[in-house]
Amino acid sequence: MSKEITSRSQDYSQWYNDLILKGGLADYSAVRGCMVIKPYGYALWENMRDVLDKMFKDTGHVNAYFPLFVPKSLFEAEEKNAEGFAKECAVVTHYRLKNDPDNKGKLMVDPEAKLEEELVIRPTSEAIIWNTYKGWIQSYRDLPLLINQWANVVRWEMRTRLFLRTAEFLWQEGHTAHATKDEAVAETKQMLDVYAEFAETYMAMPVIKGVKSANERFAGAEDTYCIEALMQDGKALQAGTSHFLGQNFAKAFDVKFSDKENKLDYVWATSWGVSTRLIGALVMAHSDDDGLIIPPKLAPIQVVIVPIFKGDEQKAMVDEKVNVLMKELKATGIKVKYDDNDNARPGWKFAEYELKGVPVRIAIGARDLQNNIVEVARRDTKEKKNYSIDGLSESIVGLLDEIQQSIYNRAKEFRAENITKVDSWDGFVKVLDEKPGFVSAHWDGTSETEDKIKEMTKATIRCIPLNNEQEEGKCILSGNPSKERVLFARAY
RNA sequence: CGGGGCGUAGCGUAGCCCGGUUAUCGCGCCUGCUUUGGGAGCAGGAGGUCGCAAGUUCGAAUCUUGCCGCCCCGACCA
Repeated sequence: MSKEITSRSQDYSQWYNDLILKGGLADYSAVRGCMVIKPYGYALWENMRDVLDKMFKDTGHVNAYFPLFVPKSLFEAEEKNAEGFAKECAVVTHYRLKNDPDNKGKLMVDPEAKLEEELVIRPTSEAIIWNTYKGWIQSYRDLPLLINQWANVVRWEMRTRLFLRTAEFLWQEGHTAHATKDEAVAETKQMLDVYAEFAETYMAMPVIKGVKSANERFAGAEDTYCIEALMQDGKALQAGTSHFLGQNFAKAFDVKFSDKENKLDYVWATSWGVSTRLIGALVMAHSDDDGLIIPPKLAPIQVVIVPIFKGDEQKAMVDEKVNVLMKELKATGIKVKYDDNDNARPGWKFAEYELKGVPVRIAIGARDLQNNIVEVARRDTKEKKNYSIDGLSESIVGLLDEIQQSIYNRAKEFRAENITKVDSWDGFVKVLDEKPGFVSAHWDGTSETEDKIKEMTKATIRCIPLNNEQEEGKCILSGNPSKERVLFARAY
């Protein structure tokens, strides 16, 4: 957290973009608003995906895949959902190009190849999935239906930001169908817990579980649950959502089932998702001015070994020892890379792996071999220590755990320092302007008040925390009675 | 779509206000030697539609007009 907190968000944008570009996670692309995820960034995503996928399967879910295209008539079936996403849909209208007779060597859209019905490129898949579920669900014996898909979606946002908001992004979306409301609500909350555990245990990023106000609710949902994280510039970031959809989609797509008493009823639904936005969250939660800091549990490279040598003879000696160490480290499951690339000098490599956020760096040279030690540098604190070569792998396993814990604690302390209770309008405005983070305040529960607050301060209600302490109070804006505090913040 | 900034070699830039030889500098790249414990040194070398188009001018990177693109801020949003 060496980056000084500043109200000038432009500095932060620059900082953030540099971290991603120099860290080798992603690149700008030829398509406006889209990005290229580079191999290192994709490896990070794969690690996240693998962990999440296992968590989904452990909770009884299976993967499937549904089409990218949604016929417009299906898309518009659930009105609120359609309305909510209409402004940001990419639409396919034609299926063929042809040579442009007036412009040699150029192609044009063939007007004869106009689709009878436009295809919406999914901004989310509820429509196509529920249209499919209709054919899969007849009886209570078909329930619950617990399906997840890993996919790309397109939301044609006006302004984009690497990882945090791109026109196309990768995500997973779970879509479940249940016989009872209680079961669906339980599923919604269960998946929220899965996300929270992933964020805290793997991303080392503390999150607040809560429920969204009506204004911030997913279009078409009865309730939207979320995990909210705090970034180092003091802005909040929604890191994952889990929606209780009620019977809205079942009704829109006519998905009914017979229960044990042979009564016909609409099924109850949930949907939940996290995206490559999590990578943006990771970057903004932990990095410093020297580059990324990737938590060991998700790092594509957990340990990098840099050899230091003069001449082939020394190189051979170092190689020999490193080969042994590599075997030991790999045997404990550590993802280790030996960078003996001759083209880059050690100092270059040190800086490079710091930019990439590799948690632990080991430097080993002839001098160390004589003393039976290596130099171990940890990325999070930049602390360097000599470790004995004997039992090195055990030491490193311990160190990786310590780093994981340490960056989590650091982020948690930062958050604790930046949740401020406020009981007056003046105080609210002052804290928002002068102090980063969440503001905990009373709210009268109305959308009107929330809208006014947003208009005046740009702050929104991030969530109403689950298991919130009940406390009598007065709304900071309207003065009307309130039973609990909610969390406000400016957000990404 | 509004406001601001920018576009000169692979990257980052100077020059532009006040037009004038062969377009500046750094990084990177190539060759050679020396180096290697925190982004190496020396020597030599290659690399340019100055975003695009039109205009003004004897002459345009520089002035004028139009267009395109990118970044940042706002509206939108995960």
